[in-house]
Amino acid sequence: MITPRTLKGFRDYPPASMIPRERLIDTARAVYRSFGFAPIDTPALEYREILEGKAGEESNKQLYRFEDHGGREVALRFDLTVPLARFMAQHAANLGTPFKRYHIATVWRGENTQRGRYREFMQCDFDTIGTRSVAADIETALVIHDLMQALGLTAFTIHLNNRQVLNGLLEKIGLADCAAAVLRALDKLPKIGPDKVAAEMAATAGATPEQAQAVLQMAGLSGTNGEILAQLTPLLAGQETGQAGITRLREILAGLEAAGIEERRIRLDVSIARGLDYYTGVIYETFLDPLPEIGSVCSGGRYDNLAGLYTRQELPGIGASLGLDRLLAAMEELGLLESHRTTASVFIPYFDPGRLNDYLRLGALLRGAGYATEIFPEARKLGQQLKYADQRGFQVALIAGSNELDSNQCQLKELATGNTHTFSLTPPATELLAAIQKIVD
RNA sequence: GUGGAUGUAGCUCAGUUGGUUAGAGCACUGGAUUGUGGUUCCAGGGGUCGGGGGUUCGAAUCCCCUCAUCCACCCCA
Repeated sequence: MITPRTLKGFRDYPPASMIPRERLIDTARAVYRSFGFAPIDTPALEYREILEGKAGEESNKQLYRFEDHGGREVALRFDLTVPLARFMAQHAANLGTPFKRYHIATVWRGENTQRGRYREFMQCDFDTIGTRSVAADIETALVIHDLMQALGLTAFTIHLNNRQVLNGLLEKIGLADCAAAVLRALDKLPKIGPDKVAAEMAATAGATPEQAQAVLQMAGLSGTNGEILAQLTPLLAGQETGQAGITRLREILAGLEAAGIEERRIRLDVSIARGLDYYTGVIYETFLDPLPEIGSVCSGGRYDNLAGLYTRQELPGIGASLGLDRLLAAMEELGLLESHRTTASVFIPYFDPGRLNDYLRLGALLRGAGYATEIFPEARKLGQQLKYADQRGFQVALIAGSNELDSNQCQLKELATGNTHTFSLTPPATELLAAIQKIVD
């Protein structure tokens, strides 16, 4: 016998985990579409050179690579952004810009596992390609906001920052050359504290204590969004990039306010940097107020040149990605996941062996009226079947044996309470459907 | 990839300095109740002690290797 097992970092999803997972994906899809984003998909497997071009050393180590049967060097995609870049380089001419797409798909990374970190996981990206407009920056935050609300999350904060502001400061104090190392250190601020961040900046970027102090001072700005903007202006006096960044942030905050977003949902946070090198403008990270320690559940930002490796055409854009698995873990911890093990709400026990066709007719009637209905597959004792229905979280059972069917009736039982009433099955069975509607809502 | 911890029934865990046939609770299946679930009672199924090798008269227990999970680093979703 072969031992049944799954690879490290790869998982099975039984119904209890797949049902909430699909619900989350459905919600994301609906929100993306409500802003006019259109779906795309790309192959899981790409030519290795396509994926290796952008990624940088760390990502390349995590790439699943192999040679296919035709001797081609291939690799599994490790995110959805690089495939998007390749996709745009190939199709931008036909698609036209601006182009708004969403992409919900599985990606693979051969890195070490940890809670909420797997080797196969799903990303839910949305991006707006081909525009530098502040409108796209604002809309990205609106999508994140609506997504959180649609998921039933009531306490979240979208942190935003602008790489231009960070870069402006680094240029001003002479650290522009090692921006990536400085920002990587800065990203750890909430985790390891200012002293260690300064130490790391000195070690990896060669920052002097004065330089490190200047970065930390700016990152530590606090107050309302308006107050932080006001403090930023003198710090970047005479620094063109930085001033442009401040102006952009001001426009975004004004736009979000105009769109009706509550101020407490948006926090200007000069300390967030995001590790990824390709961000050049506004950056977003979304935290759940009761669970800040799990990190950002939806992050993204603006980039100047998405597909520079694959085409001469300059494609600026902005996008963000929902951390599906992280968010699921958080929602479970917050008790926001209903643990349904069924996708139907009406259960029809099959307990009179000679009446299968009646049950099939009944099922068709209910499905036709819009109620997902399951008929038990074999004629067993009624008690057993009700137990099955109860355990799986059905809301109502529609019970009918010869006694009822002979007089064209059925019993409707609300499983949570045990309340049972008898209804006529004579079409259009309005009273029965109304009673179901009342329970299922 | 580096460092540390853990691995006994589907789940949570007991298991004495190595010593008969490895236990409990919950879950599961059946019955009490052959047309009405969640409670109760009774009975039952289910374990190569993660896997492989070694030490020993004897290993769940000690040693080595391996696989997996968790934590930290790294990086990130």
